[in-house]
Amino acid sequence: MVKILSQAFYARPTLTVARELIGRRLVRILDGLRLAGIITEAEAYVGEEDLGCHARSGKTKRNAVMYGRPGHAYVYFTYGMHWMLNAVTEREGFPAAVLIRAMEVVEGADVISARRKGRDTHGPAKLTQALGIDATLNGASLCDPLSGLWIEEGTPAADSDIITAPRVGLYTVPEPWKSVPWRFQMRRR
DNA sequence: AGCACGATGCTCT
DNA sequence: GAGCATCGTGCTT
Repeated sequence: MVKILSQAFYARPTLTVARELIGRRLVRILDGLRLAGIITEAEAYVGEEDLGCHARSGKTKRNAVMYGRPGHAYVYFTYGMHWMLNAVTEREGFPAAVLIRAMEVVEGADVISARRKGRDTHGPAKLTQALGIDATLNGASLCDPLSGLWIEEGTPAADSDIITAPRVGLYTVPEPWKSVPWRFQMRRR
C-alpha cells in the first residue's frame, strides 16, 4: 500500500523534513501519465532570519505560499527561464520550505527522457522541466492526489547514506547563512 | 573534467 | 534597474 506523505510530515522543523525527504518518491501526473523520481538532493530555507531564504525581507506576493500551510508546493521562477519546486514546512505563518534539487528517474523514463532531450534530472530546474512543473502548481497541495503532484513514502535514506553541504548558488548571501550545511544529498555510490 | 559565460524575464527596491 | 535558490554550450586543461 503506497502512502502519500501527510501534512504532519511537513509540519516539523525544516532541517528534519529536508533530511527525511531524501530517498522519497516524487510523483507527478502529466497528461494522465505517472512520472516519478527518487529525491536525491534537497535544501532547507528557514524563516526570515535565514538571509538565504526568500522570506528574508518579509512577506511578498512571490513568497506568500511559504507563509501558508505546510505540505504545499512553493513554485517560483528565476533566472528568466527556470522553475524551482519547494515543499512548504513548519507551522502556518512561519515561512520555510525545502527546495527539491535532484531526482533519479524511476517511472515514466521514456516521457522524461523525451522532455529532457536525453539529459539528466540532477538539478532543481532540470527536475521541474522533466516533470512539467510551473506556476500553475504554486500553492498546490502535496498531500492530495487531485493536485497531480505529491511525495510518497519511498525508501527513506539512512543517515549514513546522506551527506550535508552548504546550499548552492547563494553568492551574495552573508555568513553564516551562505555556508550553513543545510543541503542534504544521497551519498554517491 | 572543469570553468566561464550568456541566455532571459520576473520580482522587488 | 539590479539581482536572481540555474542550465547548457563551448573552450581549456
